[in-house]
Amino acid sequence: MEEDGPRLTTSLELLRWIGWAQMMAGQDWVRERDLSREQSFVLGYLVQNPGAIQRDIADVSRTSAASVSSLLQGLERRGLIDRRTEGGNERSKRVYATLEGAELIEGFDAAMAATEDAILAPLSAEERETLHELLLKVTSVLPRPTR
Amino acid sequence: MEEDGPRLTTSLELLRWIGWAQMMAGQDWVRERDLSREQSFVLGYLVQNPGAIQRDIADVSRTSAASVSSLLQGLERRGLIDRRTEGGNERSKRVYATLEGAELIEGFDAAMAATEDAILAPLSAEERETLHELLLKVTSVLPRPTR
DNA sequence: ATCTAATAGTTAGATGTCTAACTGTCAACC
DNA sequence: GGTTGACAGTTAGACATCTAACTATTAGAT
Repeated sequence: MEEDGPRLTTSLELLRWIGWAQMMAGQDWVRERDLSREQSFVLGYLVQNPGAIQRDIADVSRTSAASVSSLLQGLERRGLIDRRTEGGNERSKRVYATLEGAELIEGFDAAMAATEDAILAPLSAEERETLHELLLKVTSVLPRPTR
Repeated sequence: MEEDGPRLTTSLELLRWIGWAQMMAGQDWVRERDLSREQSFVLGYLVQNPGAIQRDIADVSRTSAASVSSLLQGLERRGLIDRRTEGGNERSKRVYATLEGAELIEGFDAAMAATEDAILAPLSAEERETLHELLLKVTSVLPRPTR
């Protein structure tokens, strides 16, 4: 049931394939809400980390403070976030998702879970278990995602 | 070695995690070449599919003909692609990556393969084989990526 | 206390991407 | 062969993002 020659499709490609399917599904989801990928990432991060300062947001989104500033202006204009200085520190701004912002992004994780459940549909329970263990091994040495 | 309760980290999340790591690695790579994600996708597609018309490019990139038009203008200005009408059809334009464009995107697949090899490092040969079979099952029912 | 360097954030201008409205070309049908 | 509708692509204008240069605040050194 196996071959010795080079594979026609490597695991690497299959992983990218799955990632691609997830990415495309996510893209549809955020576009329906008039959010860019970056905006939805930041909004989700703010729900998980209320009161984060812009510097941190820039770090976890792997971008610059200037880009975060512009991005937050867009979200603030739509009333999806609040910014205020707190605790006597005048140069840091604490950023919060508003109720409206939190509700807008709310279904994101659920939508992704549904997508991924559909993706795993061809596997039996035992196979899913095996896959899970292998993935755990792989991710154990991977830098953690920031949300 | 197993639990019955809900998982702390689902396979779904692990898959997304791996996809995230790949995406971030790709992001670094394209940014070093002053390409956007969309541009690098299209440029890579053109290397694989020389002479594609803009309508097809729009379809596979899941965007509009207008966006493709703008995007190609940017690539053309940098001399990374050529556009010309061929075969007596005046309304379709055949698009080709130039030598320079092909060279710019050339290392992309290799860079991704290197990243993903690093990702799979924690697995033994047998484990990789098992993972590969499971991933094949999963992807067998997934819409194929367009490059 | 004052100077300096690091830090947090903003603004200006360039480029990229998107939507809506447009031009030009082809094909089908009478 | 002329009209109509579908099709391929572009343009204009709005918004998002990025880089570089900037302002303002804080912390540390002396």
